Amino acid sequence: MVRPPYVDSNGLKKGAWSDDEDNKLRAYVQRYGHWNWRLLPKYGLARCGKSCRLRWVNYLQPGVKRGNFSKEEEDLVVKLHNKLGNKWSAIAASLPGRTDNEIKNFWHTRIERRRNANPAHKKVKGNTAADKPSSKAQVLAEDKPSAVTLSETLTLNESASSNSLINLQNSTLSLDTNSSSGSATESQVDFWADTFLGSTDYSQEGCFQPLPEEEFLIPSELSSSESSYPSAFCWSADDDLSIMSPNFWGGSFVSNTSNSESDQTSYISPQEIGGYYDPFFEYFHQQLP
DNA sequence: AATGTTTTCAACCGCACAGGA
DNA sequence: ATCCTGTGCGGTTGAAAACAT
Repeated sequence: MVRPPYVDSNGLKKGAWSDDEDNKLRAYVQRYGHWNWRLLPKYGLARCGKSCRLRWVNYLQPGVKRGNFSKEEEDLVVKLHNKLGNKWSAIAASLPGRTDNEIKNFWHTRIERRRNANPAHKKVKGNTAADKPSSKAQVLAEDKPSAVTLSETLTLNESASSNSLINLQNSTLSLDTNSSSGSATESQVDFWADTFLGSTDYSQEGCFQPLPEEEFLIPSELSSSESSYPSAFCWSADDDLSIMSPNFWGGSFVSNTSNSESDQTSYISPQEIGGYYDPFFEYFHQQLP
């Protein structure tokens, strides 16, 4: 159900992603984090940064849920949409594992369709969040979601509404942890903030398995300034320890990085790789099929 | 079985915003 | 203050899958 792959006028590939591209993207993100999508083309992945980000966020990211929405999730989407309007990313923040794109699709293909099919729940023009102005300028001008009664939307699913699992409190929504069908801890997880750190659970089926940490060791001969390693990078034992830290590769390069070749204390970062030897880059290519 | 129609959802596009130069 | 670049968001598209005739 996706566009067939093609190459645009800039030589960037578009359309459906291949397994090889997915592997490259996974490897890149796990190696360097996701702080600069535009560097991907340097890694043999001829995709624009936006495309890479979208693919990662909506599909490859560990923990992304796929499949049908549960009753609880559906109710939560409805409630949040009533409250927030088409703020899909904000809605997604309250549904662990669901992406804004998926929720948006879910809303348009299921909820709206069901409403339209059932005259009893037909929208009153201008009275639902879905009828809100689409442009951000208009949204800002009005600055509040239009109201819709709870009963109007919840009667979409009588059983769900009578056994509501949703708590609304100060804009923070969560699934009722006493629910027999809901997950007790799921709602407590800050999915989007917890995604790329060392604590990420990669054990789920289908998730990319990180390579063993020992594979990431800088070869000792490259730690010497006499080696072919660029003299700008004078690796120390501390550097090796830092780079082996569980959070390093999964985290960002906000600190301890520099664009400056003369910065003797800089770690390797994707910014600095162009034209230089990058053992990780070499390893990365060796591992790919 | 063949054909037409509808549904689904991954991916694209344009815009707005933030931050740095 | 202005421009540039990168990122994130929401709306839309379009082809495959599912369903109906």
